[in-house]
Amino acid sequence: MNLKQLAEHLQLSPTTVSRALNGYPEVNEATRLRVEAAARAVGYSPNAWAKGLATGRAMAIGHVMPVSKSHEMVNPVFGDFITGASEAYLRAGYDMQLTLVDDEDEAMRYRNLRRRGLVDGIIVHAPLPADERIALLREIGLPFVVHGRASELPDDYAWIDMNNRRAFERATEHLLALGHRRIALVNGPERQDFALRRREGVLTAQAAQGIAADPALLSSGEMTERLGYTATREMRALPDPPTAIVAASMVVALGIWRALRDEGVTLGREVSVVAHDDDLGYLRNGGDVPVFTATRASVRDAGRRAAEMVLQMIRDPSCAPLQTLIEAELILGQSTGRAPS
Amino acid sequence: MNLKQLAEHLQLSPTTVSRALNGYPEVNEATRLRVEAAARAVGYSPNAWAKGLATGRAMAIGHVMPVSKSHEMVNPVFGDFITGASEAYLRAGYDMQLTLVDDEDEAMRYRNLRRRGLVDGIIVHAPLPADERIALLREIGLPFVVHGRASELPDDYAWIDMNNRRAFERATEHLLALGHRRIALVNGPERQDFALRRREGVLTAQAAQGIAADPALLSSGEMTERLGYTATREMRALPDPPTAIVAASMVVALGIWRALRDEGVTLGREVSVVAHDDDLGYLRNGGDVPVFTATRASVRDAGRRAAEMVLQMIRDPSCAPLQTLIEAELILGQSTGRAPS
DNA sequence: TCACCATATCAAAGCGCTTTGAAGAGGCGC
DNA sequence: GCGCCTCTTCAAAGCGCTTTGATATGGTGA
Repeated sequence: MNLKQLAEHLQLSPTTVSRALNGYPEVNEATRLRVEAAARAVGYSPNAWAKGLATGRAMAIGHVMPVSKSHEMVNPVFGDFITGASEAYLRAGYDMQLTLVDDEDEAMRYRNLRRRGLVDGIIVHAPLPADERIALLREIGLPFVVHGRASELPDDYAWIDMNNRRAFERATEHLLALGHRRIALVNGPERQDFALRRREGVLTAQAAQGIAADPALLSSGEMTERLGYTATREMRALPDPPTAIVAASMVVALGIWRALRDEGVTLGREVSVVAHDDDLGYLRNGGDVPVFTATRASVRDAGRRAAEMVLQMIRDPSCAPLQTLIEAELILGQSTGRAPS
Repeated sequence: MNLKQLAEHLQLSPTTVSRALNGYPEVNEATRLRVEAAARAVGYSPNAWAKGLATGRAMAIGHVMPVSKSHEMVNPVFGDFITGASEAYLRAGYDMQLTLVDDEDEAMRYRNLRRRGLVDGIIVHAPLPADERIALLREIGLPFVVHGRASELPDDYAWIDMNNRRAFERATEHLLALGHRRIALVNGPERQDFALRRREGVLTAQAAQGIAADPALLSSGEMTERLGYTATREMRALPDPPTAIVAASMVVALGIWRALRDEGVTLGREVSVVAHDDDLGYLRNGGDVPVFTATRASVRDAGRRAAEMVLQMIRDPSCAPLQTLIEAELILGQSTGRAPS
C-alpha cells in the first residue's frame, strides 16, 4: 500500500495525506486523525527510497570501521559502542548503516557514501594520529564525529573521546603512590591515536617523579589476552622486573593475570595491575570490590553521545564542531597494593 | 553530478549512460569505455535512493539484533559475525543495515523494514526455541536467514547454525573418556535456543554412560566472566563437587579459571575444563598447545556464510530454504586431564 | 452585496534513476 | 535504389514521495 492508494482510499489527495502524516499545520485536525488512523489500520509506512529521493535526506548514519588485513581484529568494543549509538538513533528515527572497509579503499568508500547519498552523517572509528579521513570527510562535506582524536591534526573537527592521557596518568600516579617504581605498560597498537595518548599519560606521571622510561617495560600490540600474557612473561623475566603493570584493556589484563598466575605470583601483592575498563557487558569488573583496579569509562555511553552529537550537527550544520571529552573514573579493586619492599 | 549531467557532458542520452554503466549488451563497446572513463573521471556514482526507487531493490541486508532491557548485554560474538558478513556484502555490492530493537516492538520493526523497502533480506540473530519472528518474516515475505535455530518450530526456514548439541556432546564424551563422572555445565541463557541444544548435548553424552543429570551441576545465565566465576564457586562448594566443567564460551571459561585459581586448583589436573571457542579475534585460544581444550567454530566464518546464503536466496527467491550446519572441531589444550582418582 | 482573508485541499512538478518501446544509422542482397 | 535486418541510441514513462503554487470554501467587515 502506497501513499497514492491510501489517499484514494481516504478520498483525499496524496498531498493532504502526506502533510497529515508529517505533521504539517495546514491540515484540519479531524482530517489528520482520520488519516493517521487509516495509516495505522492498513499498516502504511512511506517507502524509504521515495522519501529519501524526494527529501534528499537519508535518515541514516554511517559507521565506518576499518578492518585491514594487517590488523584484522574486530574491536571488541565496537558492539557496545553501536548499541549505545542505536539507542539515540532509535529515538530520532534514524537508521544505522554499517560499512567495514579495507584501509586501502577507505577513501573511495567515504566518497561513495556521500555520492550515493546513503547517509546524512558519519561516525569515524579508530582514528590514527594523522588520520587522512578527517580532511577527506571535511572535503566531502558530510557531518562527522570521530570516536577518538587525531593528535597530529589541528583540533577543529568534531570528536568524542575518553581522556586517555589523563586516565593512564592517574592509573600510574596511583601505582607510584603505592610505592611502585618499576611500572610497565601493556598498550594497544601504537599506530592508533588512543594508544599513543595512553602511553604519554604513563610516561608523564613517571617523569613527574623523576622516573625515566624503560623501553623494556613498554609493550604494545593488538589488545588480546595473549598479548597480556606474553608481554608479562617477557617483562617478568627481566633482571629488574616490573612490580606493577598498566593494562590497556580488561582482556589484556586477563592475560597478564594468567602470566602472573603461572609464575605463582599473587595479584595485588607481589605485582599490582591497573586495567582500563570499557565497561563492556560481558566483561564487567564490578561487585563491591572489583577484581581489577581500573580506569573506567562506558563505551556504550560514548556511543550514545557520539550519535547524539552527529544528529545535532545534522540538525544545525552551521554550528561549530562539537567536542566531548569523557573522564574515566579510577575505581579501586583487588589488583593493586603497596609495592613489595 | 548526476546521471543527466553526465549524459549531457558525454553528449549521450541518460538511457545509454545508464546501460553502459550497468553492463547491458546493447551498447557499443567503445561508447561503454568512454562512459566508464568519464564516470570515473568526474567521480560519478548513482544516487542510491533513485536507484532503489527505480529498481525496487535496496541492495542492502538488514541485521536485526534484539537488545532487551532484561538481557541488555551485547553479544560479544556479534562483532565477529558482522565482520564476516560484511566481507560477503562487500564483494556483492550490498550494504549492511543494522537495527537494534527492544523485544517489544521487534515485530513492528520488521514490518517497517519491509514496508519501507530498506532491505532485500534479513539476518535474524539470537533465536528463541519458539521464535515468533520466523513466522512473522515468512508472512512478511522477505528472504531471511537465521543465525541459529528454533528447535520447537518446523524446520522449514533458512538457517546457519553450529552443531551445538554434537559439539557439547563431544566435549562431554572427551571428559567422560578421561574418567570424569561429575561433569558440570556453565551454560548460556537457556531461553536461547543454542543454550538448550548445548545442554542437551551434555546430558545425552552423560546418559549414554548411565549418568543421571544433577541439577546442581547445571548453571546458566548471561555469558559473562562473572557467571563462570560464581557458578564455579558455588559448585565447588558442593559436598560432591564437579571434577570437570563444560563452559559455554571462552569468556565464561576465564571466570571458571579465576574461581579455580582462587581455590588453588590447577586447570587440567584437579579440575578439567572444556570451553566453546567462537574463535574471536581478541580472545584467541591458539598456540601449539592452547590453554583451553575447546570445541571451536569460527563465528566470523558463520557470518560470511550466512551473508552468502541470504544473497543466494535473493538471487533465487524460489529456491528451497538453505540450511547450513557447521561442525565444531574439538581441539585439545592444557585444561583437560584424567580425572583425579 | 462585495471584496477580503484565513483555512483546507488539491494538481502538478520534481527528486535521479531504470526500462520499455521506438527510431535512426549502416550494411546487405536483390 | 529499395526493403530488410542488425546494431546503437534515444525519448518518455514510471518508481513513491514531498513541496510549490493554485484553487475551493466559508467566515468576516465594510
